[in-house]
Amino acid sequence: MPQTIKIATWNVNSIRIRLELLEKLTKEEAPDVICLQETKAKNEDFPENEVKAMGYQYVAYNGMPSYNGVAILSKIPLEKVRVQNWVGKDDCRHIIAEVNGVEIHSLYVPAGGDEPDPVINIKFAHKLTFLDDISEWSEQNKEELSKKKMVFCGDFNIAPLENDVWSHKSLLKVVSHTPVEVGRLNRMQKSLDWVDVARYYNPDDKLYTWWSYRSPDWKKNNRGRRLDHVWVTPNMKEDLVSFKILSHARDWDKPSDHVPVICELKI
DNA sequence: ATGGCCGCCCTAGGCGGA
Repeated sequence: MPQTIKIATWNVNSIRIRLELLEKLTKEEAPDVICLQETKAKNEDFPENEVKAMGYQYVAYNGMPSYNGVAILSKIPLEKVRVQNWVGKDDCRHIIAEVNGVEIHSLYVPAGGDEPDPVINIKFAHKLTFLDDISEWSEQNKEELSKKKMVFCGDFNIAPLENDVWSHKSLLKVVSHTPVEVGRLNRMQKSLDWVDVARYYNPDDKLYTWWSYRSPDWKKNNRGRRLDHVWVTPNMKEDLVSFKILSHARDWDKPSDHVPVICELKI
């Protein structure tokens, strides 16, 4: 009999500095599984004991000094843990594990720098090729992959829809919302017919998961973007139970600039 | 129109974030 489990995904912007808030999340929401991005800690510095003390006995992580880093924390056994690299870079952006036979992905897509031009900005070029790499792999292995149940979540660093940003017009040339990136994200989504869970439940409202640190009052201006996503394979549509964005976490003391996103599903 | 703030690392200014 399938059980309803709660999965959270959160770009913590440093696991070590955010430990207290991670604990707050675990007490408020008690997720069964937590996907983290931007842990910013090499593996020997990952606070494994602290995380286990919060009730997450099963922990998978892959980090490097200073940048990137992903993890999956779980109360349910993690199986078949593996690290995935894209565009030939070993840069700690993707970790995968199975929970009750469902494949859970924690993904951190490159931010892409300032200039939305792959010719003059190598970081933007990296972002595009990173997404293309995933799409090509998915397209080539679609038949095999379509048999699996998968949850694909993390900081995709792209707000694809007009109602995923505070101003579509103002952000058309700003990295995270440019048509060229959105095209790449759409290709990736189409490659396995991923269901965008946030929009499955709420197609119309403005939804954000990130607010800049630079805004003096994030709530007043509310200039957010929906950069963090939970996608599920179409064979999991009937398994979906709920979805929410923990916006109030942006008001926590010493917050991440991203807030946790939470999805319940039957697995 | 611009810059605003964070966190990291060979502890300090530069890099990356988005």
